Amino acid sequence: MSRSERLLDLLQVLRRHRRPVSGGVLADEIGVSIRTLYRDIASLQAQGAAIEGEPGVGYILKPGFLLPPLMFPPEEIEALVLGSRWVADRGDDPLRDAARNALARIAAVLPPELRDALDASALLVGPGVKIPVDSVDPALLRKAIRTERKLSLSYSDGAGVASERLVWPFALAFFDQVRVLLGWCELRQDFRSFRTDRIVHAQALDARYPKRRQALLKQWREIQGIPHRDV
Amino acid sequence: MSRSERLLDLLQVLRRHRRPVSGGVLADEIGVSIRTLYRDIASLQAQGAAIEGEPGVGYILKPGFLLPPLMFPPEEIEALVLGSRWVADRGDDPLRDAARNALARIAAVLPPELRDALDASALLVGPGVKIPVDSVDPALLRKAIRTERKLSLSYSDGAGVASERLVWPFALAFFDQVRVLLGWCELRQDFRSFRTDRIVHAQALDARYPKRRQALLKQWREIQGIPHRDV
DNA sequence: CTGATACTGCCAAATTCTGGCAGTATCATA
DNA sequence: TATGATACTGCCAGAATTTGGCAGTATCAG
Repeated sequence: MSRSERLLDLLQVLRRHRRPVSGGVLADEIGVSIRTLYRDIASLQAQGAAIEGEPGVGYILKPGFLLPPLMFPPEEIEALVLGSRWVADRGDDPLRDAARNALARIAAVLPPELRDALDASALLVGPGVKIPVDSVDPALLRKAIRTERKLSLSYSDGAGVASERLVWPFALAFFDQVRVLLGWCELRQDFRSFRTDRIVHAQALDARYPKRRQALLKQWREIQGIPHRDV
Repeated sequence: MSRSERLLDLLQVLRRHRRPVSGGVLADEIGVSIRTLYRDIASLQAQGAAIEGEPGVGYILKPGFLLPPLMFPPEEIEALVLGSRWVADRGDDPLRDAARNALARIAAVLPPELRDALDASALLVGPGVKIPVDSVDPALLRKAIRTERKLSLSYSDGAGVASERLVWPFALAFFDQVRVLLGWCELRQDFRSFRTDRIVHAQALDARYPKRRQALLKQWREIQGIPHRDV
């Protein structure tokens, strides 16, 4: 790969990592020695890229670099369409619409041949197993998460025991067969997960919960031993 | 001026000119010989730039090379992130990278508060069942589909019976547990599906197959009784 | 203090780049 | 249909750049 291609590549790699990355990692990713990587970073900076390097930390690309990203390569279009198809197939109605609308927005800015690639994308999603219909509106759950509002839940656990709880919802996890709401349970004073098909009733309260959902998610991940990923 | 800087320059010069410019003029503007200019144009094209050159006319940069700013409602951001996370979790390495890169590109042209929404998206994808590792490179299959090239397959069916076939691949379907290549089988003169984990070996031929993959997919759908959907 | 990391200068080998030339292909137009 | 303008390609040899390794310094977090 020529140097000029590599520089654009490097920019894209930097865009992908939202947190600082060490030079060694970057060098590995683009297949070049650390010495050359330093030179490449310097080149990009000389051309105006807002790349910040801190000793002991790594590099991070600050937004607002003069050159917007290049257009999507066909594989990326395929990946976007495949993901949206999965959402459209497995998600509830509002989510399905959101996926379709998002694709339409992207299509609107694509040059014609890429728009064709989007329409003609050949990666299909097979139908999943029938997911039990939730009695609760999933959009309500998502909104509560997004706005960091407390939820009042009527929940029926695996053994059929009903309970009423106040939870701080911070994430919704999609599995092949079930969906699980993750939250901090005021009753138990601990993290709890709730299968959405076992939620009998949910009501979003006006009261916000006192922590950031990002912080809750991070803490939950640490307890579960799940490392952070950028995507 | 180094070559890599020059290429970005050339891009700007092309963006400035709204009407076709001859190679000679471009070469003058960036201070390089005509021979080198041709090479530079070729480099940019190789990196995806939509530069059109017509003999007797000149070069013109078609719109759609760079990604313009984008806006999405929060639910659509969530849908895109969720879909990309699914692809990143269930796809092979190149597909995973493509999904991440696509999101990174989108993030780069989002206004800051939406970029935060993207990072903070609370819809997670639970890990899927372990998919058997394919002995064939999935990227090769996708490329054959994209370029409508014939594939030479060594396939071992459910009963363990091996066969060699020439197929016209037109789609790749993702199920929860398996992936299936859809194609027209020259041997059987009929549509056939091939589980990717049973493909022993695949080789993409130079020969294109004589139909459009869109048409094959449509025909296949009709036979299967699957209605067409936009996403 | 220590470890991790950013960064610089130097050098010789490897690689790429460059301009020029000769030739072909294609388009617009006279 | 003939002509001029232009896009493109292959080849070549000299020029220029790039590369990786090494040695060394600086800075930051814990």
